[in-house]
Amino acid sequence: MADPSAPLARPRRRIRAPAVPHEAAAETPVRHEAAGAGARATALLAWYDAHRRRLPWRAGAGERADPYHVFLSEIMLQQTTVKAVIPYFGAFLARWPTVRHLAAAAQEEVLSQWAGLGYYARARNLHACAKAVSERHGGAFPDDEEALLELPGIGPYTAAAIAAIAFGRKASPVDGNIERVVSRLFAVDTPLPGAKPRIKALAASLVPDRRPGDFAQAMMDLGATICTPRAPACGICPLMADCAARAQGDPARFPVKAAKGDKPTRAGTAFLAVRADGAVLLRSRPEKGLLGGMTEVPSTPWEKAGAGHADARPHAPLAAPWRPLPGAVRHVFTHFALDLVVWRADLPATAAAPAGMRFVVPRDFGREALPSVMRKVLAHGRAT
DNA sequence: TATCCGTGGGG
DNA sequence: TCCCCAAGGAT
Repeated sequence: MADPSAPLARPRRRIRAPAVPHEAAAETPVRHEAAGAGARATALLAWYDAHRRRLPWRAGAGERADPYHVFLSEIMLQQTTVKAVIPYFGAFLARWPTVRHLAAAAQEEVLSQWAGLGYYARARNLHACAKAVSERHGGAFPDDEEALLELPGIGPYTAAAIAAIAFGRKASPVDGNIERVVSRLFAVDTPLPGAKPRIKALAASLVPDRRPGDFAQAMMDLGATICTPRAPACGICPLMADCAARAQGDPARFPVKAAKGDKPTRAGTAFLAVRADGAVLLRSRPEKGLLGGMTEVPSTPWEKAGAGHADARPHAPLAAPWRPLPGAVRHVFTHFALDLVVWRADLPATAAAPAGMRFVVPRDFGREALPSVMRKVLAHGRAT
């Protein structure tokens, strides 16, 4: 595999580009009156005002966004693309218009509404947080970072984002976008994650007193649309004149990252019991851990592939004429790949579910918290 | 500090 | 196909 940090032709000691000599760079899209954080912020905010993306959770120019909307969107956007979030955000807001409505929901409802979006601990924490805000804060989100940080599911990034965007606090959220923008702006050579503290400090040094929320969103928009991971569009970047990475000639080299480990494969057998009326045997996973609290088709444990596979039969949820289906379901999680063989058994409509399990007809799948891997299993067994 | 935790899209 | 990665948090 290619090593992005291959040997360099020349040493790269503090090329911290000078950022702007005296005169303004008249060629650039925006004017740079002087070097320094203030000028960068001014340039970026001007760009933001001209190119601001319209997103469902974003307030109009000059307005302040609803804290609940900011909260809901920020949780959903953790490690998740804007495109994936938009329909979920709308559905949640339609179903639970305020944090109090969300707090009053049952966790299973929240999980099933979240199904497909991934990282399901977020959904459990979202619900827990809504309850905490309703019970401990009278239904109003606290307006400072420190108090926000106390709430479940809200970490350093999200606390700073809500404080800045919803409450106009001078906070400095640092997400993957901002990490990339800052690492390029200052040509940070230290590999991630070790460079995080330095990048956070540099990011904080850029935040202006005025419009800190817009500034944070501008930095993220810049990272999402111009200062992209590959092939950044430096030619139209409002910060081009100040960018050390661009001055070096290879901005895409940043952020430098430590080499990654390799991803193991696990394997298992899923037992798809289908009744004559179409109902499928399902159960809920334990509250914590992988796919915590989500619905699943009963299966063997998912063991590391390679070592001799144990016999699946003893793990079957009930005695039935099980037959293996051809092929397998492959699903790749963040830190391992999973190969699931599916065994199917067709049962009479009168078959009863074992303790702790339930038969669910496909019409009711929408009420189940079915993660993608289980939707694949159902589709593979044509049980949908 | 390092792991664990999903999913879908892009190159 | 494969790898990267996207508005991270909890432990």
